[in-house]
Amino acid sequence: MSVTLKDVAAYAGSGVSTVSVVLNGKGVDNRISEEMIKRIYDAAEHLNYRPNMLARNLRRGNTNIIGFVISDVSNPFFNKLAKHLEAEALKYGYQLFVVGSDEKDERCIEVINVFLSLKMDGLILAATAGIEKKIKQLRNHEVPFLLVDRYFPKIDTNYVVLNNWQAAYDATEHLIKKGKKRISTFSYETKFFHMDERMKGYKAALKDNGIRFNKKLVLKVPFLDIKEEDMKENVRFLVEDCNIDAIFFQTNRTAIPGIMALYELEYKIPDKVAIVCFDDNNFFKMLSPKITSLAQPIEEIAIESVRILIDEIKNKRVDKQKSKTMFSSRLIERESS
Amino acid sequence: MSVTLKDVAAYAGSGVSTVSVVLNGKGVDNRISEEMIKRIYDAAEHLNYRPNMLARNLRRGNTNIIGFVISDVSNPFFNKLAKHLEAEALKYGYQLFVVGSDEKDERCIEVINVFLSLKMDGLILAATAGIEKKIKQLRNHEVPFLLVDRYFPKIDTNYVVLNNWQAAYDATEHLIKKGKKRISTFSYETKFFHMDERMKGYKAALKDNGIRFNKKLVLKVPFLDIKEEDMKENVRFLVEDCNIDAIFFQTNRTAIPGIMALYELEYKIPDKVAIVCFDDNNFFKMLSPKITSLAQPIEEIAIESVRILIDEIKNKRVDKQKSKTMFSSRLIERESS
DNA sequence: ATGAAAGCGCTAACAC
DNA sequence: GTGTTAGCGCTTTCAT
Repeated sequence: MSVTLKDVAAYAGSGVSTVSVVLNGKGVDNRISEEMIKRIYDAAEHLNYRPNMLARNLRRGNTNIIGFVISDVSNPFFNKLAKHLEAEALKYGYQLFVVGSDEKDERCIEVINVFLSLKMDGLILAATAGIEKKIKQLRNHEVPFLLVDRYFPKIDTNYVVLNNWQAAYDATEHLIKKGKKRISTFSYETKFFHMDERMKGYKAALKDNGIRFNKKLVLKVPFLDIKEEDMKENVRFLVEDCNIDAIFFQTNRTAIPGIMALYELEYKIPDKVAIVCFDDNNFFKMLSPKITSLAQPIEEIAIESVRILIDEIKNKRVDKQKSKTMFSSRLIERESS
Repeated sequence: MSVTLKDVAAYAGSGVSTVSVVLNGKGVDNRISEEMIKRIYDAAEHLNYRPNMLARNLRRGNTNIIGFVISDVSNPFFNKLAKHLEAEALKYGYQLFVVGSDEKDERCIEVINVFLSLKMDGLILAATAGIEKKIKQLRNHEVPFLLVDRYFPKIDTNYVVLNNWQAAYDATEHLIKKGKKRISTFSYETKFFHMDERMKGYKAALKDNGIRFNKKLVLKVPFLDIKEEDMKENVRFLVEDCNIDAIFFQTNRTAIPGIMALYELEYKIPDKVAIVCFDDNNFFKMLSPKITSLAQPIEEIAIESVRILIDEIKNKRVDKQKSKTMFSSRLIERESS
């Protein structure tokens, strides 16, 4: 096996504890002689010693690692979030370990358990829809954790999310102001609370502008497996049979096949059908026409998430008030609306 | 602190080792009485026992975790790769922990060290360009590891990469067959070996088709910070002053601002300037014209990477022959060429 | 100033 | 069949 403290001690001709103290930079504090300190550093370097973190963490009871359960690594929103979380965590001296749940409840729970068993100092969760029970249970554990993007309003936890209601309201009202009257919307078949909020924002904007909500214009597609064929048929149906003049895509993953369908069916954007999409994307400004979207302040979400989590890690208090933060999205008007 | 084996043993009225054996599913093998087994499971459940993996891994000397050092989580190629690696690792019963290096050498080395200290069973590295020394050193450690996408041909390691030479050759020849004669190419200012290969493939295709290589038509942009302004000026220069009729973008990250520049300068694609880009992208078929690209077999790369790594983890042999795999890309012809 | 020893939670060898 | 115990590599208290 690898080089241990004992090996270094033997080589330096000292006791293990002295080596431990010195290599942790507390040599001077503990009045270890300069000569001993040098001997130990030399020995460690010569033997290429690396501390075994399993042993250290076991002993110390902490790890300096934050676990991030990401719902889908290949989702642009979440991987941008991961990138910023990573950078932020690092600023506080924490490593961010990212593990994906592949949007599956069982897997999400398993990953949480793995992080728990590994005694991660804190957890950031981009949860799946059906793990309320696990989240509740997590509150009884001793781990600080925080929900990001997706949350469970009925459970008292830390969270950092978007004001989804307002975002959807803004998008819908924007379309109305552009003179659109028959505005359709695409969402998922899912139990996510934040998707309900988006739907409510859409309805509220219609109502406030004197447009009657029409259930037929709301389409929910499968959360995991969106088929291009179905999407095309959906769009065709909305335009031909329902006579819509705009679509508010509540997510990127519905928007992309949706726009593709509009292209193939050769409906003129925005004259025949105007479009607004949730979550901005690098490519939206490269499409023709350029796509209007709702951009989330991803970096701010990351900064705030890490700040709150680290705060809870440092000031361990069980009775601590949970932190609930909501950010606003920004509507980027382009040519599709 | 949390519930330990000792607590479970006390509650069940048994010894710790019996609990350990039973909870590891080896109760029947070790002829523990059915009654005892039940008592232990009940106790564990009642106390909500979770094994401490730090302790277990320390004792066992392995972790069942593979560490993946990803150069950039938000790079679509790499996060698709991460997703497939994750799925594959899981099939073998391994967790994949993803940590980003942000394309920085020091950070990449640090992450490797963290994984090493945590005694990860194996490492998959999407390395940064300047860590040859670390990779060499890694061979003296006892950890199985594998380089993916980026590799160091001079160092004898496992790797799974693309045949970059061939890919670039194909792309360039494709443009030539389309009647293009003054073909420019975009690459990075970087020491990556695989980028050299791409450049060589480009040159070889020119040569084989009787076109003289023109150094002026090769542009290298900064690896980390590609400015849209500069990109626009580069493209303008190539078209106006060098009279090019095609561009082979050697990476997505150069292609996207490059195409943007072509749009803004209103050069007709493919008539005035034809385009081929390395790495396919969901959006390429949505742009107008649709972009011709070189698609990498990401899933196969992931499958093979995990297979090779796990094989080395299972059959620990120091003298093992290193595995070197090269995949071919596929040219997807669309409208931009 | 430095070292010996206990113990973090677990597993596995060995008693009984 | 089941329990006792050594020890994985580290940190930390307590002697000296």
